[in-house]
Amino acid sequence: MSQGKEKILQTALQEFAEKGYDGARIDYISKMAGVNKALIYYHFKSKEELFTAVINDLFEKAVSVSIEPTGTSVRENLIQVMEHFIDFLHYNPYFVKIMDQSVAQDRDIFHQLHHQNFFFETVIGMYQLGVQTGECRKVDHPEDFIVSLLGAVYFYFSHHKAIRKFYGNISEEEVISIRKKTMKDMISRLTFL
Amino acid sequence: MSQGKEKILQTALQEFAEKGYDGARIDYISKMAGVNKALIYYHFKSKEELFTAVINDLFEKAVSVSIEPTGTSVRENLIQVMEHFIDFLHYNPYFVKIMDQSVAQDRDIFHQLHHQNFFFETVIGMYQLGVQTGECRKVDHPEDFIVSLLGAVYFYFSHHKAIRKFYGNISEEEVISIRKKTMKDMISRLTFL
DNA sequence: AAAATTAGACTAAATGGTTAGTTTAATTTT
DNA sequence: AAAATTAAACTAACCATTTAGTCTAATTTT
Repeated sequence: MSQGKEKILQTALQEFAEKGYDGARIDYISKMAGVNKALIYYHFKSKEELFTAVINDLFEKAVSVSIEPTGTSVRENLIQVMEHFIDFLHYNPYFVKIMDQSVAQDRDIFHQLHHQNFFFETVIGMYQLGVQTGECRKVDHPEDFIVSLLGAVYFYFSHHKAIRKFYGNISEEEVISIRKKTMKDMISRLTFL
Repeated sequence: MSQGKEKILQTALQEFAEKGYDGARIDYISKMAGVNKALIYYHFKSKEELFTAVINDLFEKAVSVSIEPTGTSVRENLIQVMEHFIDFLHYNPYFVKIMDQSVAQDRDIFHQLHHQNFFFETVIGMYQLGVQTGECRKVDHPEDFIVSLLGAVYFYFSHHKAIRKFYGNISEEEVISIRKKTMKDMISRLTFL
């Protein structure tokens, strides 16, 4: 990939994440990327196509953060997945922002949905396995249980600006560590028989 | 309030919720509201002011859903608050959408933040009271615990479109009832000593 | 090896549609 | 009478997209 194209994608990710599709400006992207506006249209045939390219690029990287837990029990695996999820959201703020923008505006990002579904289904399946083996407490609606847990993780990141103040003046790393501990604790308590 | 103004606010809420600030079109609002565009500028001096008015209007209604729990224990009160929160989000989909749009785009809605903070602080305080009276389990970071619970509630609504499929072909009322049960269960298990 | 050609990366400037916001004068509602 | 509302034309700015061309390094032809 040419240097210009790479820079464009990188800058466009930022712009789309911060301003949303409608708020994003091609002019601004070209200026920030230090390339001519026409170069964007040389590489991508429209704003929409640029957006799609940005998303695909982003999810390609996201997929590489695989969910192959290595624990010796379902409970441990669930905890591991949540911790990975927390780390991923922590290190990829643009991911969260793009997701928020897309969700808010019903933009269907086929790729996103595909991977998203896979992720949800995997985690739900993981828990159901634990119930089958008798390791985890049986719940009436595993899907609702997992949605709740994932929501508990996600919310902090998506509403970061509004929520952060409640944690006081500590470093972000400390908050992340607290978040992990809380989630671990919750999962333990909620899955034991 | 004049009938036209009311209709404008109502229609603008929909438009802003669905399209976001940048995506929303004044022409479209006037057309949908069945009023002349000039009337919008007669009542509001700019798009920005219209948006602010919409938000204020929305939060005024939101506040009226007070959080004055009537249970006989902190645990019961927490459960009640969460159930009210679930109902509120269920019956006010535009609220969720506007919040999502605003969060995604760092639009500072002073009023929103004010009420939001109050809500968070109230619930956190509620739990801390339970710890003090020895009724609830002591946790290292009550704020993180409450954020997790609120996130668990909120997520379903904000990501409704992506998540709903995992619940199968049941009515929305049934899902809401399942959600309430799951949250009640979670709160019970997590707060007991 | 020199000359001709190509292909890809890139640019400056124009085009044209869209959209927030205005204006004015008239009409209707309270 | 005052407040609310309409109609329709207008403008100024913004912004996605196009056009027509340059530059450069590699490849092919002579």
